[in-house]
Amino acid sequence: MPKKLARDFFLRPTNEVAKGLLGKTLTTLVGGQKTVGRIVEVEAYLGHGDDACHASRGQTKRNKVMFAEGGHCYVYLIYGMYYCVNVVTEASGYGSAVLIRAVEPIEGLDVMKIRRGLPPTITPRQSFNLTSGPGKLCQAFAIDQKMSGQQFLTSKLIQLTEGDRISEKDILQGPRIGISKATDLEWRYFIKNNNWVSRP
DNA sequence: ATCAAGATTACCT
DNA sequence: GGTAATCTTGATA
Repeated sequence: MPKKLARDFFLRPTNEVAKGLLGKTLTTLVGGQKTVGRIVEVEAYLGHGDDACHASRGQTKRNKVMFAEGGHCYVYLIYGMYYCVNVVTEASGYGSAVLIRAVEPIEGLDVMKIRRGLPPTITPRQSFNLTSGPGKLCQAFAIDQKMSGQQFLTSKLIQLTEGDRISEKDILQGPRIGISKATDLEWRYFIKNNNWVSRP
């Protein structure tokens, strides 16, 4: 059994947690179906001094969970149709989190295909399309609002466990995707040459 | 009460 | 490369 990430892992500077999450294992258990993946792309969002962060202009009903202690799960709906999943970081009150942008599917690919509306016949190469984006992976892993506010340390539905050690030289960095503010900050981290990264 | 924007994706040319 | 789909949220009146 893989070991769960400890509380202290999350109570660190957000960019450190973001890099640290690369290679770690994400698991969901929904409707008796288990899905497992390896995190290959993330973005850091800071509660202060980061205009692209949901929490940068203070606490609201939506972003409330971002102000909880590190280790909580923050899920929100974007464009009225896709969910995005975040890992809250640092001590209570920071309003910071890491967006999980892509994972490499490990277990439960048949369920993922059904949830994503892809035929069971797709090649391993085409399985790129299962989880290569924040909205896609939430669909494949059945992540939605019911998981928002849960703690990764205690949740039955969604868990973060140890995974592969990623060497510093295999981590690339660049500007975050899909935002219009604070585009100069290079807080997107991803694993070099990985097929499931949403964009190179 | 109204309104514009949004941490996206799929499908079109 | 462009754009429609789809709806909640947060800001403004």
